[in-house]
Amino acid sequence: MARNKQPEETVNLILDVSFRLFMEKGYEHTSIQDIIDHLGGLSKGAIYHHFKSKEDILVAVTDRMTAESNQMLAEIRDRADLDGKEKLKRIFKDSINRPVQNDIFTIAPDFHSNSKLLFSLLHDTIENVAPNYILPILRQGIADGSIETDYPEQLAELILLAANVWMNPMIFDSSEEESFRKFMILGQMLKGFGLDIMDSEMLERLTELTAIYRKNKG
Amino acid sequence: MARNKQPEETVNLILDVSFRLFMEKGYEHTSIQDIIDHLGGLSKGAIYHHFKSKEDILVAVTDRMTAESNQMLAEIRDRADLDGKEKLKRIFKDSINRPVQNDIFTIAPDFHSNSKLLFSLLHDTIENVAPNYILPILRQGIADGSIETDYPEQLAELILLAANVWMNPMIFDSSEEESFRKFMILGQMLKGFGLDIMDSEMLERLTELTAIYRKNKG
DNA sequence: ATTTTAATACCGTCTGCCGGTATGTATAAT
DNA sequence: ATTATACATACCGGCAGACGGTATTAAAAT
Repeated sequence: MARNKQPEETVNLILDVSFRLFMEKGYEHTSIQDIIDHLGGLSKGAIYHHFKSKEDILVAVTDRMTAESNQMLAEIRDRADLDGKEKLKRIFKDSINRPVQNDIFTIAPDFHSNSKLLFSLLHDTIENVAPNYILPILRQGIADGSIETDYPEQLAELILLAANVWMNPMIFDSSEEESFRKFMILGQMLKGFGLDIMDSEMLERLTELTAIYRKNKG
Repeated sequence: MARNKQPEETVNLILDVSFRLFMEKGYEHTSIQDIIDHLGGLSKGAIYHHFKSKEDILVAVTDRMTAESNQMLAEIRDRADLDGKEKLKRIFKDSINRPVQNDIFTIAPDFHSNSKLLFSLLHDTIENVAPNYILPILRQGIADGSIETDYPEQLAELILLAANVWMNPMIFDSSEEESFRKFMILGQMLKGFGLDIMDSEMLERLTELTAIYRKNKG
């Protein structure tokens, strides 16, 4: 294939194709050759020019996946017009309403054959999202009196684990009914920490999402 | 190697060796040849006679890992002398005190290079342990009045996720201090669900375990 | 008790694929 | 014109698994 004046386009093409294949077949079951075959003429040399290993592609793919979400988190975190508790509530609402969620759900990725991708996301949640986005908000909440806890670092982790991992229908299958119940338990848990931030609007959107995902899977 | 009259011994040998190697080097970085080299004369044919794939060995290994733990859970679940809340407390205590824990920690398995094993355990926790062991206890607790919740299935999952996964230093690195704080948050969460079952004895043992694990990790 | 039959335990080689590398070549940038 | 970059191509060692074969045991038949 002819050399591209904007090599970024080639990088993006590789990432697009890889993302799709990783989602459809799982990282481990996607070979470099598979990726090449969907690249429209590009060769192995192109891939290994832009990425140093297959794992490196995975990292880039997950980074791109989380980038948009992190952007949203940063914006809310840095707002000056909300107290800690309100920010948390906003985050829950926005996470659920992000349109990209629909796109991902449409692909209906199979995390069960994708342990590496899952683990990579899990790790990012604990090592990056919790300390850099949720923790500052909890700290603010402690300072402004809207949140009360002695161990905000750990609370941040636990909340994310429950909300982002446990409630994620891509990771753990859930019927609408089960999603609803998880939501109730999560709400109860948050209330136990003084965080009364769930409302019925969120619940509605959540069950809707679960339905979409299940339809696409079926 | 000579044919074994008790083929079970051969199977166990393969599982012993595989378990050790999976823990030391990770599943993905352990080759069939590695396993053969530690089998003391047995060959590739032997392995593929008893197991249909490398993944099949992994499943058998994890089954054996969880079998002992499940045995303990079943015994406590079926006791007639404890109410629901007391059973839960017993489970926490015993999980932490199981001597096998020390052994596993001594090997210091690296789950970071072992996403497949981790995911397999995660799945087992939600699909097997939660519904078959914790749920019946919660139900009993609801019946005898020692536990109160409308959604015991989901509560079982959430408790296990927090206690077995999040608190597991093999999965998420924790300093002694962090372990302590996780323990406090977990205790607070359980209290929020009316489950006041943590005590200082458990905390001591937990920090001890974390120290052992960290020492072995170097 | 001996032979026959069949099932099982195990051996060792071979194959195709896979991730990764080395090297070559054409084109864009300077 | 020179250099740096974007690719292409040929190749490598290692890998999981398949497979044909052999030796041992157990069961059935004689």
